[in-house]
Amino acid sequence: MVTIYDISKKTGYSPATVSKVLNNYRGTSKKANSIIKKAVEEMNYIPNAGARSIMLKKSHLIGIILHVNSYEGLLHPLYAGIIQSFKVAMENAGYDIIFINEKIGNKKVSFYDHCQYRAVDGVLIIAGPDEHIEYSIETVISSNIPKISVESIYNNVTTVLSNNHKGTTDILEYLYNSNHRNIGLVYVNDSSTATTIRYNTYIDFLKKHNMHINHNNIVVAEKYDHLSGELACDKFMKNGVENLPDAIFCICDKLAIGLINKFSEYLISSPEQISICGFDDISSASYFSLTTVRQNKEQIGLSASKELLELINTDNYVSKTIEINTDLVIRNTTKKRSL
Amino acid sequence: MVTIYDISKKTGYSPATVSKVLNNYRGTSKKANSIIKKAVEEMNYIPNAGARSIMLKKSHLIGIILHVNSYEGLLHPLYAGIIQSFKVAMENAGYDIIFINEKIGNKKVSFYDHCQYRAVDGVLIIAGPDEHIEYSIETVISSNIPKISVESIYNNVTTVLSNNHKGTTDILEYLYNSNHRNIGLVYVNDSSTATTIRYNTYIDFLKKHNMHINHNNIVVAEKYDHLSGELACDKFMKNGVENLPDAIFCICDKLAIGLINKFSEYLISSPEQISICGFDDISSASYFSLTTVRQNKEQIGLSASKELLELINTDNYVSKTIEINTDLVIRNTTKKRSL
DNA sequence: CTGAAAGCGCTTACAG
DNA sequence: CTGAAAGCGCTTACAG
Repeated sequence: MVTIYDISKKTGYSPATVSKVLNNYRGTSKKANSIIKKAVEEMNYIPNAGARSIMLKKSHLIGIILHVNSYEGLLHPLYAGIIQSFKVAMENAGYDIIFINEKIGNKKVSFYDHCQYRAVDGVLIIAGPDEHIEYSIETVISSNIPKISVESIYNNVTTVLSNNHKGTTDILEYLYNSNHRNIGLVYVNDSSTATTIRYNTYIDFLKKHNMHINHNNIVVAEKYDHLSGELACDKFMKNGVENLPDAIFCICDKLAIGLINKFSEYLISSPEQISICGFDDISSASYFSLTTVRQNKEQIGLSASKELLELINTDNYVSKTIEINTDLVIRNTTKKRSL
Repeated sequence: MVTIYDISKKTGYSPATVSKVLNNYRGTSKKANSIIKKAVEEMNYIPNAGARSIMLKKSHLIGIILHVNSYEGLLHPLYAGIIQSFKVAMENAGYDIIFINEKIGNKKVSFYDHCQYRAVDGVLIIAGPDEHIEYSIETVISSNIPKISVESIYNNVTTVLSNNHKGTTDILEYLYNSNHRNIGLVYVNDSSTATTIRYNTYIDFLKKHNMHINHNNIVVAEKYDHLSGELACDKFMKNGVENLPDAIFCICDKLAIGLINKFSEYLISSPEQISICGFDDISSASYFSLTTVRQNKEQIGLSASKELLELINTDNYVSKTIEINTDLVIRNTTKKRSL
């Protein structure tokens, strides 16, 4: 390993001067500059991040807490997209991404402790609907580590998430304007911010348009997955084919796709007999030609990175909630009905 | 920040003794042990990874090089799965995952330099078909950093990948046994290991069974995506409906799904008129009921982590190529034909 | 403009 | 069993 001392020895300049040149400080001669830089090049000197981190009290490390026990981690289509764009943006700003977990060596610790251990300059928190209330997350939330949350809202922490209210209103309005008057819902009964807003928006929308809130048409799914969508279908079918709604809004695309697939087994096809739509616009949605609401993953990640950088670099940052606009994506699982 | 000196001051023991207790070295009294551990608990002392890394010449950091310019990074359905299982396994072994990129601060460097900078103990290389030959990757390959590759084969580097030959043979044999005698192919013409093997296996299979190699039925797709699958369909259609093969094997699921979708626009449905199958078993594949070959992502990630740990921890590790078995997944886009 | 010295938080021979 | 001292690779007042 080539160190600053090797450069010092080779050039005859002191480690202090070498350090100054490496960091482009002023107060070094042109001669020293060129000699040292040449030696750095020749010997392929690379600084040691650990040593630098100790002195500078700055690691150039950004932690990601991906706390989604019940889910597929990086396979989560939304979170993966958010992380990807967040990662690229932070790397462009000169930071490296490290995953924060609950271990140091083989000792179980809190997320906060792990952040301390790695001396991260900031952290992105992605916690699932059930995990976001956990103690280990709380240790980070209540700490003074610069932090941004995505999807889940915490006090005094900037959160970036989709504008769920507008997104839901948009698609319900589209259904309404396509002359659907009996709109069902498939949702998951958890405490997640997104789902709660979407659910409330649905209820409010029906009330606002004087539509009957038919609890047979509001189905609770177990999870945010394909299978739960299929099971939701069975629940609708129990009410009898003649009592099916003319449209069903699903809280996420996977539920919608499961629902459509299962309905087709009953020879009920979408959009002919029933309009079905989702939320998210995962990649499969386009293959299915699913009408849905696109969450702008790239935008969310980008915004989160922007806020985190600002939080790190400014003194009087005020936390806020940032809602990213969604896009209504009309495809072929919904259609206009005659009144 | 609580340091070892704070513990020293509080307990009256020297930093050296504190360090020994923290690291569970023998040669410390029971009394010192309990007093120091109590203080550590009370003051919530957390070691500093950077400082430790300098002394120990061990960072407990594993780098991931995800070099897939042309692709979606973490949104890649295969790579995301591999990374996820690799990550979990490495974390269980006490390592943290950091992404390696080509920047230090705002200076462009090679992947190797970045590995040096972060002093990673090992690295996982995931390079796309075109990127795997790049200089920046080469700097890592030819270095003495412990490294494992996934999917792409390099000299003297352990590579973990699916048994593409067997996987391809399995599905072609299944098609053959289902009485298909005119089997087409959609592939991508790049230098990737996986694609090359699948292509060669296809050609060999046809020869072995004395099937005519009809170049009209071998279609080159632009990319590994849905759109390219749709375009491939158009190429088949140019030969005339009467000249369509009775089955088409696609080199990946996305191509297969695009193909099926486009065929259905021509009112040619799968499996009725034509059997279509893919490779990978991405999550959408099950929604589509696509017949395919499952790549065991979890297994690949797990195996890669096991090898990397062994490489790090043993002196005479010999690099090898590890092929992970695939599973034939028969669903409903293929069917048995009468001869 | 340059460098000796002290220090960041840690570990490791070594002496006692 | 314990601790003073040196050292890891780096940076930062400070003196000249």
